[in-house]
Amino acid sequence: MTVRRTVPVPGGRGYLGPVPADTVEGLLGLLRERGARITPGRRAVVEALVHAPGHVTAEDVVSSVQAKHPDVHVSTVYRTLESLEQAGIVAHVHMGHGAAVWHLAEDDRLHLVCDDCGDVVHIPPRLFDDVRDQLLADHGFEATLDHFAVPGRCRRCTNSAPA
Amino acid sequence: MTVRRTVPVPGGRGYLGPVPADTVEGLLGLLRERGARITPGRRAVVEALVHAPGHVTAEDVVSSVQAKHPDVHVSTVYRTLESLEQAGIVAHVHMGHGAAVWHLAEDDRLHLVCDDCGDVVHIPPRLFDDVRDQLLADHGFEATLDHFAVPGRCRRCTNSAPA
DNA sequence: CCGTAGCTGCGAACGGGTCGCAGGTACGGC
DNA sequence: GCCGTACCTGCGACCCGTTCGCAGCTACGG
Repeated sequence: MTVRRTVPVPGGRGYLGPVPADTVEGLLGLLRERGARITPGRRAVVEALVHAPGHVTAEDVVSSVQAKHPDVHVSTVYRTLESLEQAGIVAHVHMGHGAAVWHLAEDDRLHLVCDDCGDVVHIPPRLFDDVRDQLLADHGFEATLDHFAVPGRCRRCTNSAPA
Repeated sequence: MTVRRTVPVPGGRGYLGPVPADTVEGLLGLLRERGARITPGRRAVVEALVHAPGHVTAEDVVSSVQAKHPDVHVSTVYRTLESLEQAGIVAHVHMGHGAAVWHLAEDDRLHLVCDDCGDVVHIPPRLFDDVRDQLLADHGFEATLDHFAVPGRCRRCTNSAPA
């Protein structure tokens, strides 16, 4: 029986271990440390994410993976993303009514999405620190404010067609 | 007929006319003012929402409507909710990965949803006013902060199983 | 009381994701 | 090295919440 090494990942989301955490091998190392097996499919998914231009949907990952490994199945990609998320390596954000987007966990920022033009603006998460503190103080609630994008109207759309 | 307490929302998002905006007839009046027709199905949907205990999913509305009007179809309920939303009478909030929940537009508050126990805490929207102002000032972005619930961990769950 | 635009029921289809299963394979143990 | 097995995979069916196209019905201004 394999002894499953339940090595706790130190830190949390932003953990940068001794291995470079932004290379395919580094990230796979983190996964391996958690007792997971490294398969060609998983490697391909991690490669796709590392080389992706920012956020990608699961479908983007699928097609990017299948470009080189046509027999990696959709469900494998979903399952791999889930494992990677549990390991704190990637995270997903809901941008609105459509599909979620995935990004490397270290890539920590909030998203403003324009309802009109769909444009995405990145902002530093610390803009919401006061609110988070207040929610904690007033309601004992540990808020996760980066899991949903903030919808609204960007400057350009507001100017071009004032409400 | 249950009469909900009217909190007059001056300058708020929803247009509140001279008609009492919290009764079935009042709300239907608002809809009629926008050129829409009042049908038994629509009346039933509005009734369901007025009598609903807070937020309800579209499915809740469907079954509550069908209890009295069994031949009102799901798609009619969805279409009615859409019309009501366009008229500023109701609004929907995404609580997480599941179905959206609907509420009367005047019923304006933010939602904290515990990832562990699913509990919902209501907070006044003005808690986010500073952030909204800052987003507008710094990025020209008019944020809509009440369209997604804020996920996180409630006090009870944090205490009973500290991270 | 009539004409018609706007609603409706219906059922099929959608997008995004999940699941159960049987077979394949990475990797610790020896 | 090779073996055993727990973990991972391909596959396809399925799920949920929601949307759509269509033909027929009906609210309501005239």
